[in-house]
Amino acid sequence: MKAQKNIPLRIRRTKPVPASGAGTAVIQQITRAAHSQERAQDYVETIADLIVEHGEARAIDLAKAFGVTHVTVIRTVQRLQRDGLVNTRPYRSIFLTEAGSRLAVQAKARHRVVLEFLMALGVPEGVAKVDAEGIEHHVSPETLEAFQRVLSGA
Amino acid sequence: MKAQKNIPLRIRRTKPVPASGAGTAVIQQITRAAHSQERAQDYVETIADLIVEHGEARAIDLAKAFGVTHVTVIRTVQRLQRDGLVNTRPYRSIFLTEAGSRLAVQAKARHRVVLEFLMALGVPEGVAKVDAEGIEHHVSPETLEAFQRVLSGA
DNA sequence: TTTCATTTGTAGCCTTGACTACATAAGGTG
DNA sequence: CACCTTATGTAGTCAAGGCTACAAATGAAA
Ligand SMILES: [Mn+2]
Ligand SMILES: [Mn+2]
Ligand SMILES: [Mn+2]
Ligand SMILES: [Mn+2]
Repeated sequence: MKAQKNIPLRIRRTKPVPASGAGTAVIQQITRAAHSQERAQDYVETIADLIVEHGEARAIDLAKAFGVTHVTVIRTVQRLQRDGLVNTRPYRSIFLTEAGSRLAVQAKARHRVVLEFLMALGVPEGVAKVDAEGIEHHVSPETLEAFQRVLSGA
Repeated sequence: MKAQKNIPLRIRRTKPVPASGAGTAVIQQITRAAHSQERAQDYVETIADLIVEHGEARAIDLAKAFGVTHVTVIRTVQRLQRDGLVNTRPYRSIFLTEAGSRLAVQAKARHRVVLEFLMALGVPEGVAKVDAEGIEHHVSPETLEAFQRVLSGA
């Protein structure tokens, strides 16, 4: 309250915002786009894991893996199906499409590199797992390559 | 289609899912929690920058910085105010609260370390800026320290 | 002082991704 | 086969975070 006592009204600037601001919007937009694909990547990756481990991926297993209700899983899977990443029919288990498989392979490989990179830096495994789960989706090919360089000791 | 011709029905497992799945839910939940704070961090950081650069932070500047409409900014700022991070009154500019200032300082410092770390690894600046914008929110104190170790050449 | 471009605000809509409560299908067990 | 637990599906709600369209306030310039 008291901090706003004598605050002047906004000052109109005719001139455009200085150069510093140029391009920041694009960065933010790219980041938002990356965000919108996180769930898809995590889901196809987990579905692939479940198929390897149990021979099939069921909604309830995904719910347990993500810590959400089965309803959330079912609705998310419907979106993935709409987007051509999985196939599923009522009361059947969930299968990856070709596109879904490719995405899963890529996501899994990248995730592994990020995790191993963090652990190579000395980050404790538990913490590294948490950080990698979020970081993975924002690692560009260039950054991934840099991480791999470090891992291969080059 | 043809891939699902002879697909067996789901197999019921009485036994709980193997150990591999234990704990993954918690990791995902922590990551979701981190996500829910990204906007707040980016906003207070940008608001602090605008105040330094222009003496004030206006909704329209935030809209330009983030590449969204002013309506989105106004509604987001309302949430930030509800959460005690900013103060603003109708037609006035936006101010950080004490809590907002502290968060801005922390977020900015972490963001800077992440960006410099990526560039130290040889990632081109433009790419590093994009990656850092997303990665910063998923960097734990332990990982941040590891990044700083690398930067200080230790 | 009046005007008018700029800025801010409001109303209403949408998608994503979360939830609870309840309904129905599947399929193992007795 | 019938039963009953488990899994899946449906209905309805909510908040965050986007948007467009329109309305009102601000303040610089005429
Ligand atoms: Mn992953
Ligand atoms: Mn992830
Ligand atoms: Mn930031
Ligand atoms: Mn950011």
